[in-house]
Amino acid sequence: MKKKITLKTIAKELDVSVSTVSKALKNSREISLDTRKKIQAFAQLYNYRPNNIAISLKNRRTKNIGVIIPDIIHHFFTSVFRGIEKYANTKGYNVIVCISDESFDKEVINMELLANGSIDGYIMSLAGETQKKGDYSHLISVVDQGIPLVLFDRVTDQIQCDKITINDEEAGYMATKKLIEGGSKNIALVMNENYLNVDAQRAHGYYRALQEAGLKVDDSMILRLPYQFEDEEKSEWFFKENDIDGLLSVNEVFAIRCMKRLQQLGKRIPEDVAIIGFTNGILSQMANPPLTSVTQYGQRMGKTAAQFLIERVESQLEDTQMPYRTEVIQADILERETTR
Amino acid sequence: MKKKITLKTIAKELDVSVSTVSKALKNSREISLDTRKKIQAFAQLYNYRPNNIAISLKNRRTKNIGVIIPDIIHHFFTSVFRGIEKYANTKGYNVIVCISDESFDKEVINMELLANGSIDGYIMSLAGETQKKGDYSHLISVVDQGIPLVLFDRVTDQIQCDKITINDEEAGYMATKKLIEGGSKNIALVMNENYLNVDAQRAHGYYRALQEAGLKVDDSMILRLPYQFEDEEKSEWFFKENDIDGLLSVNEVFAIRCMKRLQQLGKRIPEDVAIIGFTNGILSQMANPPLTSVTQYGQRMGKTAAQFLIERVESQLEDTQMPYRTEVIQADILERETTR
DNA sequence: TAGGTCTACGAAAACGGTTTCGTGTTAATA
DNA sequence: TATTAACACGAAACCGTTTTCGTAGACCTA
Repeated sequence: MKKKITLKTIAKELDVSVSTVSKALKNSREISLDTRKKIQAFAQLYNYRPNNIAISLKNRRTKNIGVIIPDIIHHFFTSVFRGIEKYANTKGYNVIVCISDESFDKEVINMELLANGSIDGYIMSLAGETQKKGDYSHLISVVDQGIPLVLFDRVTDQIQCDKITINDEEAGYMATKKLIEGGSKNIALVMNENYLNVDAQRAHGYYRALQEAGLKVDDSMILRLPYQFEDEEKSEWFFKENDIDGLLSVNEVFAIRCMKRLQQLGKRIPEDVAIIGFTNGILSQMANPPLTSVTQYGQRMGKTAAQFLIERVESQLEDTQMPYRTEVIQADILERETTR
Repeated sequence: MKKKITLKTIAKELDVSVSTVSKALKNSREISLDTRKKIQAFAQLYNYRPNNIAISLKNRRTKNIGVIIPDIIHHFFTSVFRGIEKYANTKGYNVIVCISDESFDKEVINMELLANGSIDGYIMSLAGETQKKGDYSHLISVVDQGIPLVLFDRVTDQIQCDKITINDEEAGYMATKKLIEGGSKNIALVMNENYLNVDAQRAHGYYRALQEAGLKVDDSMILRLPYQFEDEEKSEWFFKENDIDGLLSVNEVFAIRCMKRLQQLGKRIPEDVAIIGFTNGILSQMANPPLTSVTQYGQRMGKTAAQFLIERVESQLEDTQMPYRTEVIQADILERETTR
């Protein structure tokens, strides 16, 4: 087992000072070419790698990004994550991931875990519980300390920071309109039973489209489900009770689950019931029939988030002031086989 | 914007030395109760948090785990990751994730990125290219440096380290046997076109079951696909050419894609073709019909991997020698509706 | 009263780098 | 020949902790 080699080792071995070694390895002209060559050769030979932690301590930056997301089962979050990771890596940053599990407490704990200098900034999407509770003190505290924060998807205007969202209201509107244009009149909306700002936005769009088409807006047409969809009875009851011919879901998991249930009840998709779900993930692609869906461009979202964060981190070094930005990524509807 | 508060700040403010502050905050009996109380109160008031980086430097350990996985679209990897993350967090460790994208070069770069002291150890599943190439020098180098490494799923016996696998050969055997018992005689095997040790193992099991049942083993019954399944023609041709009544796939994505293709060709599942896939993920659950699959217990795998790694990391501190362990997690077959 | 033992704290080294500043030697200039 | 500039390097401070060791003063004991 090889011991780790440090500047000190090299210095001792080559009988020069640590500062000389450091400068030589940075190819500083302050050191004679001879000495530089010698030191560089030695370092190469012994495969010297500067200790990142020491550099982090010195520079007071880690080149680590903290990502906190509610879950990793929804394709949307994994694709955003992928976008972040890809971009960050090209910039020499690493990504530390924590999963809040939709829980307020875990979100707080995870932020704490990362707060002590382990990361240069956060990229987050709020936990459901946090949005429900409306308690953002942990975020405020972070922003107060001057730690950069980028919020995506599940954002809040209680916090001043960079944000990336999609045009949820409009997407909800467009999707609903598409269902209406396909001839649907009784359109159900499936959303999370716990409050999420994105769901609320999408619901707005849904309402607007219905009203515009002169269709009745009825709260009984809304099915609210728990994150994991464990509540089988609720949906069973809902679909028996309501005679729907269209369905809009705020995510693809709900959409597919509902589609299966409808199929079990003998409904044909899309002839009897047309369906659109948010998130164009593998589930939507692989579904039978393939699901028409609102593509959220998760990877692009992640990339933009990472870009915003890194720009802000690096702007801090130069002490330049940057205004907070909000980018809205336009969602599209990708038509497949569950709409008419 | 609040400035970060350090031991030095507190020391200056309270007119004591840094060492006194440090000890007082650890509630050392070396410091008088009065002083302790005073310092603790002050720290509390200003919300002092020790700088993790400094502690890492001092302790020469970061409490970070590096995870390198080939992709994040297969449910198997995300579930292993989730297992790692969950367990690691309970032990106060953070997880840094890199994705190798099945590429040798990216795997090497990612390892380098993490090697410089950012992490205490690695948990990895090898990239396809790495297994194909058979070049493990980057891993050997890491092990040589004494950095703990745990390999899961895609392992190799070229490297001496802790390993977690499933009983791939046996699982392949059992799955094939189940298909045979269901009456299938012409059973296709779908695997990655690039060499993967897990695929090879599963194929062994498949052969063994066929031979045992006296069925002919024919290489033309094997469909080899690229990771992303972009090669639509190949599978189309395969299913037109071969009249199969059973199919075993090394992952759920291939399984579902093949099922869709077979359905398009008018085959009924499972009446005409019975299907079993590896990985019991959401895709399998949501498929239509739901896929019978080999459950790999990804979360448990991740948890065990994290446990092995953390145990080894912490054993290093006490200089105790630990033998390398290999844990084989028994895979089960979960019967759903694609088998008879 | 000299010597010993606590108590309560501080100085300093250490972790592994970077960077500023100072200095001895040599060479160039007045 | 005296002055100065350039060169090549080293000492030391610093990032924020932890930890070992040293010690001043109070108190106790023979």
